[in-house]
Amino acid sequence: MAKYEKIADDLRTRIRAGEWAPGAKLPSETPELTAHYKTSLPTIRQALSVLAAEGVVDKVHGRGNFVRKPRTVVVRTNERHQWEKDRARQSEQTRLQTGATEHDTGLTVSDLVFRAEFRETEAGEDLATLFGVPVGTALLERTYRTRYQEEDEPFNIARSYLVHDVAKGNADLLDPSQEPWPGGTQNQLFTIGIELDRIVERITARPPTAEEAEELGLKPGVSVFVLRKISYDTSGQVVEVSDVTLPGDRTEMVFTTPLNRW
Amino acid sequence: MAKYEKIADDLRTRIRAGEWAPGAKLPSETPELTAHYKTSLPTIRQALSVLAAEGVVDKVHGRGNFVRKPRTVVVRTNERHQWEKDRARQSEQTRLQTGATEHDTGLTVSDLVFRAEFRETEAGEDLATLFGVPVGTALLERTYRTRYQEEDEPFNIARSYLVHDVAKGNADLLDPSQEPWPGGTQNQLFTIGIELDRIVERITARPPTAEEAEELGLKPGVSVFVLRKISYDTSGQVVEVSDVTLPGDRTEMVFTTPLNRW
DNA sequence: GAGTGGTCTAGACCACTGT
DNA sequence: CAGTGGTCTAGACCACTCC
Repeated sequence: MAKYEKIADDLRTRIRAGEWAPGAKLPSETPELTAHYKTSLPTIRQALSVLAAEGVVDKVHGRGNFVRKPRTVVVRTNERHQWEKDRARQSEQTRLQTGATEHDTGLTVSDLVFRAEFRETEAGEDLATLFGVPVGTALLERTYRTRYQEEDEPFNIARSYLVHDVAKGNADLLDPSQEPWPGGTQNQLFTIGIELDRIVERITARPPTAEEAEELGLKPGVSVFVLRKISYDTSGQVVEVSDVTLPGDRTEMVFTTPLNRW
Repeated sequence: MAKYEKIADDLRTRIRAGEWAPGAKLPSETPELTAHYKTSLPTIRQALSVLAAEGVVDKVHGRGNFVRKPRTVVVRTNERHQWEKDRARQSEQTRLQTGATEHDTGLTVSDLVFRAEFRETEAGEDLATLFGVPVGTALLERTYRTRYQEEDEPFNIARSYLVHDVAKGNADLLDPSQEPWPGGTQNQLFTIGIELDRIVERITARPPTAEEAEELGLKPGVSVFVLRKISYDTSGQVVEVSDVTLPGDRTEMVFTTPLNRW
């Protein structure tokens, strides 16, 4: 076993044993750790980079290395979909009160900041197949970023696609200044006569790309969930496709599967 | 921007542009890349380590650096639960044919190898609360590893917990040599008079711990799904808790949420 | 044995943070 | 300004893969 691995193992063990509390500063790379482990600086740094990649340690330039604190997580359930459907036909007053994200997180609307960007695009192979339309069909692409009021970086990025010809059934749907829309996508679809039958979510997990790390403000040692949500109407037609990126260190997803009785 | 970041960006762009196909070998660190970017070896290696952490590049000792190929993924659906419930009361002959993993993956039983380890343990705070039993209650802990016949490392590790007093209602349930059990856990519960009402899965994503990377044979730049599956019987009681670790680069999870009609 | 990546050293200099 | 981490160099030697 390499020296840097031994050092990483030793530090990991000591951290787990509670020698340093979460948030506490580790000894400095130079001169403390190099002296303690009787080795050169690059070797110490290599050991620490292993722990940073595991999410055990936060490296902070100019301040030191710290034991990473667990992040407060945002729970995202699949019950939000039925909940949103039930609200879709309610009065605007009711719909205004809470959105699906607030429903999941228990936060109030004022804690969160949304930003929406709309543009028209053409269906590629992938989306054309899903929607069952020819490649090149006009789509409405809507990008949403949600963040906490007191933070700089969004904690989720969602890109939603609708067939443009369908969406234009209600001119307000093409207008980003109408966002955030009270009642969410299911109410929007309701205004153009669409009822959802089911929602399918496909989830993968991987390290963020350079762009995602940048945009979500992710440190090394954080994974992302990549979620594709596909909404089907009551005729089995795909009516909305949404790609959502969520930081793994602050998201917990909960799926409840009810079973038929014997 | 640091020199190694520029090099990483440049290589990432060239890889995305298809300059090297998936699986192709990149130029050697020395002397090719050091000469091309007119820099020292450690700087080149730092750039490559960034790409390895993103999962873009595979570093292979003694052979070279390669463009990482997408892994063939194993799909895991939540429909497996209803499927397994429907089978739980079928004849052994029927149950023998296929298990839930084969149902999801489309593989046959003979492609997969299972290993089961059983032991008795005591409920900690966490599990005691879930099961609604006192801390220290005897639990049956069952660890399962599933792997492809032709591979060395398992692609999933599952640790299942049952209350020992409940499980001993059928002595066969305490015997690891009965595994793999035709019809899975839901049939096992059926033999002791338990019917499931719903299954709740809580999912997080993060980089693997050192132990997980070791046990699942994960390369740097792979995330894991950590899934806690909680099974409730028809009286609302928790009857099984299962913690599953799945490699993010070869697992896709699919959850279908049916919605009630208006 | 040739080619290639992995580890490690010793030290210089830069950049960021807080007093 | 002192303390601390970030980048980079030049080179030595080891370990793995494949012919």
